[in-house]
Parts: sequence; structure tokens; C-alpha cells
Amino acid sequence: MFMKKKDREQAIKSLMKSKNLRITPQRFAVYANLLSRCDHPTVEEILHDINQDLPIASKASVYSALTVLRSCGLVREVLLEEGITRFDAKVEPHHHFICEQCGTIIDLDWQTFAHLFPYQLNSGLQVNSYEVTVKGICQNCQS
Amino acid sequence: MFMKKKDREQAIKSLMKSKNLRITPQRFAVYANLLSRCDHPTVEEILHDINQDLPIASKASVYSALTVLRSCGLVREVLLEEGITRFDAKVEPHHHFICEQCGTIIDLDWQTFAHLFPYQLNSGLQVNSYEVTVKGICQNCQS
DNA sequence: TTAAATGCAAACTATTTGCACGTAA
DNA sequence: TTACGTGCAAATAGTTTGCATTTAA
Repeated sequence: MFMKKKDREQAIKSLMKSKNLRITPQRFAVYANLLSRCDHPTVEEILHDINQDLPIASKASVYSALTVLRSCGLVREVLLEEGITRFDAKVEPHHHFICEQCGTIIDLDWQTFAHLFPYQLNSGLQVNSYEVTVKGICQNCQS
Repeated sequence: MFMKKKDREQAIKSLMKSKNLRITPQRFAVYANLLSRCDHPTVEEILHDINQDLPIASKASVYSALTVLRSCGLVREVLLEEGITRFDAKVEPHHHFICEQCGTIIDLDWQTFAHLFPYQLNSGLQVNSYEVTVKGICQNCQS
């Protein structure tokens, strides 16, 4: 059973309020967009999406919204390809698979590598977290 | 026992020749610099280093040299921090530790995670390689 | 009411490109 | 000799900043 649109909106706003964020249409649109998709869009893609129906936010505002969302921990950046900054509203630790053919990025569950953590390095390094980037060919491109 | 400087230079040139690269002073300087250091310098750092004694290469040439060195597999990029592109002459698979305090980057041996590979994903993904980025506090910053 | 966010445009940084000249092979 | 690389400067792309205006709370 799906959440009503109103309820979902309210849930998103609660999340933002819990971080003491002022809720503006632009910020809401950026965050809601990120939450609604499972890929890892770039600034341009977010900008395009939220302005699809009617222009609502400038590029600077999207950057600004992403900056504040990131600094309060609701959103994080994903660095997988050179020169491309992507964003992700899934902030829980997880890993990524990237298809070397089509570039598709697939989230991998934390569980997948759970047996690796906590990992004791022999060299006196204190490990706080780690992320794995797996490269290969996705199912689609294998056929 | 150390290799003589002449011999080391010759070894580097052989490597480049094996990839059919034309050996120019600029390319040689860039590649030799990368090979000589164990950190992961940025373009600016490389540029600064190789021009220390006497100006030898422009920034455009460093970019050009890095591009060709990368495309023939002698050098690779390392993406660890946002907006910072670093380069590495160690192209064999290995992982990285990055200190969250001082930013130091430490290479981790492939062996460390060797038991993970080859890794079979349950979802029909064909895995070709993977890299692990570990975050934490380095020995220096723990004291 | 008012501190904070937006839009716009200009500034900035990293990287790429075009072209005349120079040079490794 | 000549195809390829270099230097320079201009172009481009991604991101940040300054400031007058608007707005969420």
C-alpha cells in the first residue's frame, strides 16, 4: 500500500524540519526529487527534472539546496566517474556497482560486504567507514 | 642497492617506448615525477614539481602528457575527494585509506581484500574489478 | 517582522581546444 | 624530413559568490 502524496510530502518536510532546515519550494523540490529516484543524478539532471512542469528553481538555488542538504546529512555526494558529481539521498552506508559499458550505477547493499567490517588494518589506522566500488558489466549489457 | 640514475631513466623510457609513446622531455618529466612519489599528486603539484629547477612544461602540456599516459595505461586517476583529481603511476589494483583529519592518502595492498575477489554478486552482475576506499584516522592524527 | 533563501550575473577554477611553432624519431 | 607534441591564449564546463529582492516562519 502506497503512502498518499500529501503524506509523503509531509514526511519529507518532517525530515527537513528535523534538521532545522527552512522549507522552501526549491529545497523541497530538490530533496523530493532525489528521494523519488534510485539513480544518482547530477546537478543538471535535478535542475531539469524539477523545472519540467514549470520553472521553479535556478541552477544556483539547486547548488545552494544541495549544499545545505549535504551539510545536514540528508544528501551525499557520490564520486564514481571523473569530473562527474552525483548526488544521492540514500545516506546509509552502501556500495556501488558501475557498468563499464553503459555507465549504469547500481546500489549494492551494505550487507554484501558486511563480513568485512569492522576491519582491522595492521598498520595502526583507525577505520571509521569504507566504501566499495565494483566495476563490471550489468545484466543488460551481457546479452 | 639502488639503480643508477641513468639506468632508472632508461627504465622509464623503456616503459614509455613499450607503449609506443614518443618520449619528450615534458612527458618524461611528468611520468618520472609520478613514479618517484608515493602520494597522489594533482596536476598543479606535478606542474610545480617538474618546473622547480627550470621551467620545462606548461600546464597544458602536463594535462596532455597525463591524458596520453592514462590512455595507454601507465597512469591512472584517483577520485577520493570532491573536486580534486589526483594521479597515480601505480596502476596495479590497490585500495586507498584516507585520513578524515589530515587528508593523507595511504595505499592499501590488494592482498588486504584479496579474499573478496572474485566476488559473485547475486544479481547477475559480471564483476571485473573493485576498489575499496577506507576512511578513518591515520596513526599520526590519533596521538 | 526579519533572518535567511532566491535569482541573476559575474567571478572563479579546472580542464579542453585551436593554432603556429618546435622537435623526437 | 615530418608527423606529432608543445606553448600560449582563448574557450568551455562546473561551481561559487555578491547583491538586490523575496519569503518562510
